[in-house]
Amino acid sequence: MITMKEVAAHAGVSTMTVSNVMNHASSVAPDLRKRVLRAIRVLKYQPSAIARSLRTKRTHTIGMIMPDITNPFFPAVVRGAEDVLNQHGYTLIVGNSDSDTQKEERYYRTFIARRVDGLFIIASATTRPPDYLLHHDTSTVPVVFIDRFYRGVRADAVFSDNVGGSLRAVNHLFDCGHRRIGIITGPLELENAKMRLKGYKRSLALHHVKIDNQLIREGEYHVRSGYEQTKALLSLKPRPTALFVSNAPMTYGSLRAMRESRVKCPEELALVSFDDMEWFEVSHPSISGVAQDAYGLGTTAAQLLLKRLQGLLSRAPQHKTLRTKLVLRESTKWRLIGERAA
Amino acid sequence: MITMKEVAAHAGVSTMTVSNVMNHASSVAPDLRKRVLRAIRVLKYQPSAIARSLRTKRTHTIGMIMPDITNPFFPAVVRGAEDVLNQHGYTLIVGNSDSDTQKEERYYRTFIARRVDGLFIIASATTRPPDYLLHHDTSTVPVVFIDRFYRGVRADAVFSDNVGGSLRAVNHLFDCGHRRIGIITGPLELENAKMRLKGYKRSLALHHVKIDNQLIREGEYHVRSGYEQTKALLSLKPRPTALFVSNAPMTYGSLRAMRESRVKCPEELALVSFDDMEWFEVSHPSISGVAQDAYGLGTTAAQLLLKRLQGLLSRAPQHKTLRTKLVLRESTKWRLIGERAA
DNA sequence: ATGAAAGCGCTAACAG
DNA sequence: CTGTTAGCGCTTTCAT
Repeated sequence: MITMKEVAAHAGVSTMTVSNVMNHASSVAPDLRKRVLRAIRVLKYQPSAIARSLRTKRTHTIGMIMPDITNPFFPAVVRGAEDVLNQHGYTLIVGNSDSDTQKEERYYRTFIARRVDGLFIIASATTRPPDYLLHHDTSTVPVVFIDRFYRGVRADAVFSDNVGGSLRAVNHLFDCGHRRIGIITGPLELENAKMRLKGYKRSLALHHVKIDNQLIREGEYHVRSGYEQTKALLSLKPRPTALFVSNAPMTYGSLRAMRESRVKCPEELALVSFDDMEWFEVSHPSISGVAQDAYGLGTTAAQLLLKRLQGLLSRAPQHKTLRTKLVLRESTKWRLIGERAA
Repeated sequence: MITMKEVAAHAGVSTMTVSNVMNHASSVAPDLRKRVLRAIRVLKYQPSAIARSLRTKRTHTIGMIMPDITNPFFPAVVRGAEDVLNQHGYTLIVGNSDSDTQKEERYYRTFIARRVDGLFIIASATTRPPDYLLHHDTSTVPVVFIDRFYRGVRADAVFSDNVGGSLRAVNHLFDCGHRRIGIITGPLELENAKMRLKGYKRSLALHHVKIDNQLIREGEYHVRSGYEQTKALLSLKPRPTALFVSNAPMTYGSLRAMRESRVKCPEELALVSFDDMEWFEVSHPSISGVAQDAYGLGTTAAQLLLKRLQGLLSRAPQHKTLRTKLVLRESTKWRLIGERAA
């Protein structure tokens, strides 16, 4: 690879002049500038961000650790963050942890080794902060959590309104006349899973319905557990008449279970999901869902981080919460008026 | 941040000894090793990959440029590549180009500046290689194309069997008794879009059906064009009785158009899609699709690149093609036997 | 406006 | 087995 020194030699100037031309820093005489630019073109010079970073101690790179790149929710977050960062000359690099704390830590170390200027860590993982995070010094490398929270770890964070979204979803099931409502939660060690359960419980309280622990099934945010927990709920007697599922992949599993058991939705079991995916619209029946603003989570997190990097924020951690939107479709349609009155 | 020098001072050794401990390179006396490890722990030393790379000229980082991170097909490719690369001590960094040649080039430059050891470039973009690729020196930074091809650019590449997959999909429509079959293609400047059209045409030829250009509609691989081109096909008289759609997002658009026009699938218009998504299974009707081995594309590409990096490959570019699988569902079910005979 | 010297944090090459 | 020296490709600092 061509180095700056070679460019300088070719143009008959010092490396500093080349550097100045490239960085539009101090002004350079027009003729020299022209010679330098020609040399760059002729030699196909590609500056080394590595050498530059070693010297400047900034990489203009931000790392993001996400739990599951194949869950379409996360790529949308990436897009949001990327769009904002790119506009400000930053590059986003993404690592996929598979919700595995080991892998997560590996990416953390890789990113720190590569001296990222900042870090996003999305959701998943456990309630207790992993060791590596406890030892992390936020003032050296700022972190923004996305839909993730640890009590005791001081860091900026962006959330979806998990409690509010779930509350409204379950309220809607009550509005449809249901009283026996099941929930498939996420892993309850996760903060967002807890919050979604909290919304469910709050709605029950609001409607003076006692909590029935049989109706609360803990899943793992994966297709299979949606399938299994739905089967379990269907084997109860009396069965629930409605179901709140805490994320989209589990909803997919739930639908398969219902189909396999020949349970009609929404007639025999109404369903509303946290998350809202494109395929909810073409599913049979189409699925009601709590839409999160995934892209917005990304942009908001990025803006927060950029401000933090520019030192525009006070030392206190910033928390932001984004609204969700309940999208109604066939899976929560009608319930016999007669029963509703009952 | 702590440097190696500080660790060395703390442990009372030279930086070389620290370096040797970290890299398990030349052996170090047990007591020194212990002291060094303690210093590393106490000081929370995090080695700088930046400085290391500057010296060694290797970053153990591979870049990937993909056209659309929100199309679930691509994340699966990422996973495949990532899994193989991680096992070999490499990190994958991903850039999302939005199928925009400008953005693509920006990522290319960023990756080269960061001195990635190799590069994956996935699909999309145009038939003519962009300038930056023509000037690229593959022997400095090897490139593996994924489902992308430029005549005249010598580089390793991995493909799905686009022609074969499409051929079998359309053959199946013939088997169901259809003879008037429409296709929504991708942008025909793209190689894979061309190949899918080629499979369609080959199937028609095989069944002695003349090509009707009205039935060939060029889309853009996005939801909207699937919607619009389906509407256009539905306005033809006589209408086609079956439709081959060249990717999943367009299939989504197509379904919406059919639903809106109250056209029953498969009774009035059968449908088979290139690609196979999870939601095809829960859609109403469920959708037949040509499943690509996205994960396999990723792993295969990664293995190819690793071999190339290790110098295990001859100079000639390697090309690999992966099989596709036709998955049959409701959207291509039955056609009146009477008509079939006709 | 331009350049010379020094150094970012690490490791290759060589000495001891 | 351990340490010294030099230098990777840039930019900061300070002369000129």
